[in-house]
Amino acid sequence: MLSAKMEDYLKTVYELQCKGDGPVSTSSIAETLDVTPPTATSMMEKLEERELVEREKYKGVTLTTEGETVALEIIRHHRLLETYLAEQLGYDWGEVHDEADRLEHHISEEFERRVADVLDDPDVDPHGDPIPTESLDPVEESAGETLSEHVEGDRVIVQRVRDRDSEELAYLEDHGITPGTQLVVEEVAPIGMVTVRLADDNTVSLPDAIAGAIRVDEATDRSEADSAV
Amino acid sequence: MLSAKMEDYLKTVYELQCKGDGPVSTSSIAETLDVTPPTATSMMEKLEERELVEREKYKGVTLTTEGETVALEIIRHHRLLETYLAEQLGYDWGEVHDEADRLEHHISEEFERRVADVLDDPDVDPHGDPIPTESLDPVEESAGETLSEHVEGDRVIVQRVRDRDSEELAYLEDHGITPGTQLVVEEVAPIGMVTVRLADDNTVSLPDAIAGAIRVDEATDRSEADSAV
DNA sequence: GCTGTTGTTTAGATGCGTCTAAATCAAAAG
DNA sequence: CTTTTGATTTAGACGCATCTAAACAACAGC
Repeated sequence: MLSAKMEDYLKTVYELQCKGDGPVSTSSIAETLDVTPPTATSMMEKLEERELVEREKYKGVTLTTEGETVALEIIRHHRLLETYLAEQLGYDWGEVHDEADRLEHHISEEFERRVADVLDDPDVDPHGDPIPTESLDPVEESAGETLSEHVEGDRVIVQRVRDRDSEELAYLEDHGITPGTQLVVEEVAPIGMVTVRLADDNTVSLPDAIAGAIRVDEATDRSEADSAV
Repeated sequence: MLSAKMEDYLKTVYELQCKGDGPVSTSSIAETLDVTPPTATSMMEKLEERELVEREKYKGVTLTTEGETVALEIIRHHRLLETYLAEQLGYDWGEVHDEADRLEHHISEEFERRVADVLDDPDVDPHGDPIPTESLDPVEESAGETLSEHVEGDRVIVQRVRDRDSEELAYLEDHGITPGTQLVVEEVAPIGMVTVRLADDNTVSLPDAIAGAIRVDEATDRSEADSAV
């Protein structure tokens, strides 16, 4: 049996692996999970013994197929839970993450199945992140470009908001920026800030750190439909 | 912060304390939680340090007020979860216990509140066990007599079924015995078995171990109403 | 091609929850 | 009142997840 901690490490390796390319460094894992590097090293040794990661000393780790499956299982739990909490229990957008982060390790297959049933097998969670299917096929995590890569005048639709901070998410929601929102890039300021205009003509300014967490697709020229909030 | 294990021990002490009277023995705790007696002893020492139990060496432990509050909090979580799983996620009667036993340690106050809201603050869980209120006032756990204390001809209404085994519970549900069911005691056999007759005139025989887990109230003479299943 | 910096791993310690084996207490039986 | 029996506690160990301090590898700069 796998401990909740092991699951956490596997999930983290998966996420870091999706972001960068090549093996995942000890320090990035340690930083993400808020532990010291030696702690991460020793956990990676354990996961290597169980053949959930491959490790090259002083280089980093990569998930094995089996390790990836475990990670996807946890991510499926996480995203299903987030969706359930938001849709069925009235949680706000920003509140779902922490609750899901704890519960994801403790629900049964039965629970997973029933939640997926009630939600009618959703494809994405409230942040717009794709939910792995029951068969746990790899999911492509990095579709689209981030908002901060765009230039003035670009017309885009928010796809995903990859942020965990619940205050920041609450702010975005308050200002009408959620998956599905249509935006026009108004200004890209040289001080590390992007200003966007919404369908209701209000503008919102976002520091690069936030804009970089917002993934968007280019909007089709016509600005009809699909700007639901 | 209290670990999930500590919460489990406190819940167990509470439940054993409700059953018997006087201090709770080390061995009864160990047996309930399926650990060895030394393990239970050492945990009781830790809980004593935290002033959650009072301990008299070689005698046993009693919950302090604070310990009881923690236990009631966990029991509230457990029974709310059981109710939620049954009512909102379509779990069968017998399936809810194990799931709730894991989740009870990992839900937030927020989650508890929202679940209670959705369920409209229920008084009892699917087994008929009372759910502690949000203010965690002690709850009287042992109302009514057990079915096995009754004699032939007694007319009773099932109040609570204090059993954890999911197969046994499924059997009872199949045969129409759930909280609220009205029964007539048909026969009390000297081999440790009780036979009861249901509203639909079917009879069911139950060994004493099961009958002793079924708590009942005497039915009012008229056999109308209240026999809903 | 050495050297110094940066990041990684080893070594050794801690607290938790658990175990087995041995010692000790308490209460029942003689 | 002593002895026996059964439960309880002490002693000592282990695996997990974590830490700090120290040793070590890799690579970039000179």
